[in-house]
Amino acid sequence: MRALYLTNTLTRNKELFKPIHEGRVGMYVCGPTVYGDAHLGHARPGVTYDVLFRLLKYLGYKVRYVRNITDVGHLEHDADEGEDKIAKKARLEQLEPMEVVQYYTERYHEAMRLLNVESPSIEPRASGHIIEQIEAIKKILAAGYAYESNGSIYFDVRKYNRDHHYGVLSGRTLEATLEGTRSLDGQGDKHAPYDFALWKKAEPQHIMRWPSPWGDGFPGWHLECSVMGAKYLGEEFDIHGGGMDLMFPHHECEIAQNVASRGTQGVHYWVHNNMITIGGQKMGKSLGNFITLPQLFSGEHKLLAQAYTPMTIRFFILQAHYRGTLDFSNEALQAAEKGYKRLMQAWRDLGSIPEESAFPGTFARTGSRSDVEGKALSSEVLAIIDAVMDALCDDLNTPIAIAHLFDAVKLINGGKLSNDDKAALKLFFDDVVGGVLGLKDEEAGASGKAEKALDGVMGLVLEARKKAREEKNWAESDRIRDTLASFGISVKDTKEGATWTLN
RNA sequence: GGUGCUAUGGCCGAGCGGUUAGGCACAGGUCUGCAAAACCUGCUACAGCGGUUCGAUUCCGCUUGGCACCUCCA
Repeated sequence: MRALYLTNTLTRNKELFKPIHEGRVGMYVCGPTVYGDAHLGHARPGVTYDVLFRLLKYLGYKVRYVRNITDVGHLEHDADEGEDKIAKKARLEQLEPMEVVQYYTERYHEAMRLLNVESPSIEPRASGHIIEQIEAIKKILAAGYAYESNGSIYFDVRKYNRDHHYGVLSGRTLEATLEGTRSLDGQGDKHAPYDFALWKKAEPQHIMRWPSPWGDGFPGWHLECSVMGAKYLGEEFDIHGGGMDLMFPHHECEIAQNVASRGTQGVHYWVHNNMITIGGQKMGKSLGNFITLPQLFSGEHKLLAQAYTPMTIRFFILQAHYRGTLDFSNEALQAAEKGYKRLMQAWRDLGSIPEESAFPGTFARTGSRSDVEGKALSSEVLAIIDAVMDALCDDLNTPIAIAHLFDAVKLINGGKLSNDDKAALKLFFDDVVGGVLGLKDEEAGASGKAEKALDGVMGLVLEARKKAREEKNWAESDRIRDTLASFGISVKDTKEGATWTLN
């Protein structure tokens, strides 16, 4: 099995990945809070951890990937009455909270589906794990790291920090945290400003509420991930991913809760993706500078020069390393669109290789080349395959992997590859471009009824044009081409004959 | 104020102590009835100032700028 390296936020180092159980990986990623449409920023973790999920599977691991849906809502800073985001939105739109949740969950799923993000193995909801969360609170109380105050339960950070280090992940000290904590907070029932809620008492007007030993209320927003991660992956598991903005306090609190309730930090590798920026600034709800995914796909936003396809977005994200910020601009998206199309065209051109050249299995996943023995592959092709795999296994370096894939594109377009080389690249593209990077050819041929019909019609049209060209009737030939172009079909004349694509 | 990250050619974006990243754009050429595509060629940058070194864009320090988190946020 190829060695995989991941940057572990816990140590700030690139580490060799070693799963707890040989051959198996447990991975948890913080999913969306479903009170609004997913925006471009949400696509980043969606795609990043999808690639990690796919890569792990490709390398031969059995992976259980858990990505939660936050449907209980987070405490809202400016809502003194403790109303949470989902409830507030519900009130606003005169809907039941779960109606809002249902609506946006489906919208989220649809956006992920379009981005070709695979479904996680388990997608648990916070609202379905209230009982488990209450049990966890009981344990933390029993361990003495929490206190009850006016019907709410808070985590006692100071006490915890005496026995453990609150700040292992974010690299903070309690003093630093204290200095930074805004004093204008309505501290309310908390003993200290840095304490965080495990259970929050529901005021009468609060419509999302559950019974508990401490009265009606709802769980604090850090608890769900601690609880659901442990429930489905065990008290210790391999990988926990999420956005960098969640590192503190969310993930820090998770660790504290894990240690307080079960004596272990629980997570071996913390992986954090960076933000997508717009004009150098983080794209986010609070700044109101975000573009939702449906808007990107339709082009309906004042900042968008055009619509961008889901695969353009995916390619755009993959062209940057996940730990760096990625800046949005129409120019960058347009460049990504062109690059993506060129890569797809080369992949498509590989499609017509002879069947007998097919290779067995997924040969690139192993460190050795045993699977390709007996085939005379050129050193260039072998070098590319190795370089792409090395890049992917080096902390998911997708931009480098793509750079090497473009080397392959050059070879493919050069037209000098042997059949074995082509067959190897075809399999490799299927496995890695399609399987791991999760790119799919949006123009790829006839699948539906309408497409099949169009394919047939285009065959007739191009035949007529071919005849005109043979008669050197350029006027007719160009008329056909221009007419097709006017409704979005481009025709290209190649040595093998004319091809067409939908724009 | 605290903590951390970052500064790359027209744009996006990798990387490394000494060698062409890649994509897009641009210019010239080949091919083609034309166009498109493809191919070839050109465009060679690493904020500023010091230091370490035979040699730094890459390491260290300072300066300046940018960003993130510290409050819900992917």
